[in-house]
Amino acid sequence: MSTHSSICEHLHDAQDFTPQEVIERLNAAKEQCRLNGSRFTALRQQIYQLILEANKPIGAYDLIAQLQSMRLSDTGNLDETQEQSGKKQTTKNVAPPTVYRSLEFLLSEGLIHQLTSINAYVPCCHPRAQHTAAFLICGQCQRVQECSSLPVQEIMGFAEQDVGFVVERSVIELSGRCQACQ
Amino acid sequence: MSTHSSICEHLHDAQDFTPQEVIERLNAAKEQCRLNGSRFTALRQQIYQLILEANKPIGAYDLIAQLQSMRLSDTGNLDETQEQSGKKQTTKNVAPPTVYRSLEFLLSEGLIHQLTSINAYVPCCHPRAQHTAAFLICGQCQRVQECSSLPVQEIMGFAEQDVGFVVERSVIELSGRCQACQ
DNA sequence: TTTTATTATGTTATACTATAACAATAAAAA
DNA sequence: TTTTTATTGTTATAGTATAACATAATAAAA
Repeated sequence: MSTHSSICEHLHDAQDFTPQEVIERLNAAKEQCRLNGSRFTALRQQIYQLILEANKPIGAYDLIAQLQSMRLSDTGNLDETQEQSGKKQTTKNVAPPTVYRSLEFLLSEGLIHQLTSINAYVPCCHPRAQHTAAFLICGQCQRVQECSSLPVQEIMGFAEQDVGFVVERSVIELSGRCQACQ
Repeated sequence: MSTHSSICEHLHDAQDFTPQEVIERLNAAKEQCRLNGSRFTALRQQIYQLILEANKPIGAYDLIAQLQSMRLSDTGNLDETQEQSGKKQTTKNVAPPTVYRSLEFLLSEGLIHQLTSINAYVPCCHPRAQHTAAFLICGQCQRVQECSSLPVQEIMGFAEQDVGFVVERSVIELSGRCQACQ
């Protein structure tokens, strides 16, 4: 057996938020931003909500598509071009920078994590603190577990103490099959 | 102090091979491929050599550019178009799949590692065994250290034993400043 | 050896991910 | 209000990677 049984409290699913929990997260994020003087704009909130509700890692271009369709269905506010040509286009397209900038903001606030190895994003399990974490990514059910405890600290400690390497950014992502999927 | 002092023997620079060492690596690779029945073709050897000689992580499109110029200077075998137009083009361009397929081969042979977080490739320090490893990537001097010892095993052990997660692929990359660059 | 099958490479096109640069807008500060 | 700052929109493009099919080279079988 392993010596890490006690740290399972630091292991969390990065999805399956209930509607109620989503609301709580959004409110907590709003409050956090208010406290540190940053602006939790409508766009940022929308994107954070999409990530919370995705229940799996979601990519930037998926977010773009979803935002797009939200804006379409929102008002039915289509321009002349559409009426004339019949094409499903509005005057307001969502371009990549729009989403990437909000992602950057959410990352800087510690509200989400980036999964570099699969180019996708998940909510942070402990938005209160900005921490390094490891991620277990199941290729079957798409679920992600976030682990911010011992094993990660050990690797960081090894780098900093044994090698004298100052870590600025860490990417620790293990892909495979979760217990439920075996 | 840390408890990992003894594992510095498992920490290696992923670069600074002397010309002699490059030759040795190439020969070892050739022998390894011969033994397991795979083909160490001229293209694969060229690409492996470029990675060995790069002395820093090298990207796929850098490899393409270098291969391109190698083929240009090789024979001076330019086609009519160039003579007529004066453009520096040959009939043989190096397209991405050419390089990506060889990279895939070298990865499968365990001869190189992919650094997912920076989209680049480095030689493997211990080509004899296919292993998971962590990488310390210095943003200043571009040097990469490969670590295949305790801390990595602990994280893997945690995933597999405590969480029941079967790891198929691992990305463990720490970016920052190496000791020499502080 | 010649034929056949397999593997590797060439080639074209395109998908996917991300950012630069500048314009317009909205919010906060003076 | 005016000025300043921060955010978002917009266009264009850079950077990374793969699909699909054609050709060539090597290995295996006849």
